[in-house]
Amino acid sequence: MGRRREFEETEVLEKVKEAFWAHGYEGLSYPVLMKATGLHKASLYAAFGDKQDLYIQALRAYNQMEVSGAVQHLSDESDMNGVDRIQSLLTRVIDAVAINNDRRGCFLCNAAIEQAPRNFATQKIVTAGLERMKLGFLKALNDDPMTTTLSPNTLEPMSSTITSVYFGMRVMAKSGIPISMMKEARNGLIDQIKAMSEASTA
Amino acid sequence: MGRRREFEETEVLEKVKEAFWAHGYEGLSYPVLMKATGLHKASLYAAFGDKQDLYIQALRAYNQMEVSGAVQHLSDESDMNGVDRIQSLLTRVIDAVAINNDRRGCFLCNAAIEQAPRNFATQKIVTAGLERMKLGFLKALNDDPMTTTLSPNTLEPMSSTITSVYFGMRVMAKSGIPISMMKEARNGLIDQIKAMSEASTA
DNA sequence: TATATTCAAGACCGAATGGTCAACAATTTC
DNA sequence: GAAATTGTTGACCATTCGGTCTTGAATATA
Repeated sequence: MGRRREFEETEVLEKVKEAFWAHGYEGLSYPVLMKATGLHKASLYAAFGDKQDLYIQALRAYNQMEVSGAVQHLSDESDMNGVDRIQSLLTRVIDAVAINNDRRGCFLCNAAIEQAPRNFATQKIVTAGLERMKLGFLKALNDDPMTTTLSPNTLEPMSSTITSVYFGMRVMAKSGIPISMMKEARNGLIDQIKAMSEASTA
Repeated sequence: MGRRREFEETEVLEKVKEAFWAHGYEGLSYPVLMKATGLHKASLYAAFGDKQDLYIQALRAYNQMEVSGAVQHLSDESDMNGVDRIQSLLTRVIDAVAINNDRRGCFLCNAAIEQAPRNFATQKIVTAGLERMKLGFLKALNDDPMTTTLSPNTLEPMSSTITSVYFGMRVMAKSGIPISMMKEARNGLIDQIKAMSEASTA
């Protein structure tokens, strides 16, 4: 039945994801995209559709890889307590900048600002990702012996606040702010969570 | 000495600011920009330089208008206590979406993601704006009788955390997330601040 | 091996991009 | 009022954009 593809869709999509993540939607042109994937744009078009389609699929790949990874980290009870998992996730974000000088930030967050307001499919993926992150934080809080005693009326807003801090730190990462401020944001949040649980036990 | 300008620089820059704020850097083309300002692009070029220069000046205008406004709100001791000022600032952000359906977010935040990584002048303005916001929050905390008793070692990280929540909420605003999550993020933060001060007095 | 079918990619497309320029209009100064 | 100087703007520029198409290579099936 004719010639076979010389590439694997998932592998290429991975590279596309990296490219959009680093350059944004409008910032990524086909010449760059072709170099990143090693494919001709006509091949990309045949396999994935137009640039918008490609972006959506890349964002979905990010959602499945990175966001799921973060949520999984927050849910993994084997090593750390819930709050410690939250802390270590934020530390990951800081280290991405501090150690690897990775200022790509969060693809979801970038998409929220660049594309969500003018593309409904993007908006849906982004809001779903945000929601998943929040549920991840909530799960971590529910798991931790320190915070599990707090009422749902407390934990629910708390998980939203943590989500907000998380995305705020992702913005900071791109802004070029000193690392110290990101560390402060993390430490302040953790202290506040601890204060909340102490206040309830008192 | 020849003909005079038919426009006021500051007025035009105001309109340019609105346009970049709403459309982003790459998303704003000269045709749109000309319509928004009522000026020909050659006139814009003569008065402000190229598109990059124009963007920088628009961002500076935002910094002077909006960011200063927010900082001033945080510093104004006449009506509310510091923490209440923080709360009302966050409420403003929520209302911009909830009431006016304003999903432009924060120009500073948009610039952080769109332009800061690839334009040093932008990066400087953005980081300076973030820093100013943080100092505004810190001032509000220092003013409030409830939180002023906390040590600087507590208030410093706390103000960074608040800044992070603030920018996180700005991302949420653009993402199209339900308003309820933004309100939760605000309420959770305020509760946490209160818990911190209660914990210290105990 | 012949044929059908799919893939790959250079060449090409119209449209839009940011930026420039030349001609004209408006006002100042002398 | 004349001359000099500046602002305005339609026309123009090369470049790049996303997207398409045609040609030839590759490989399946028969």
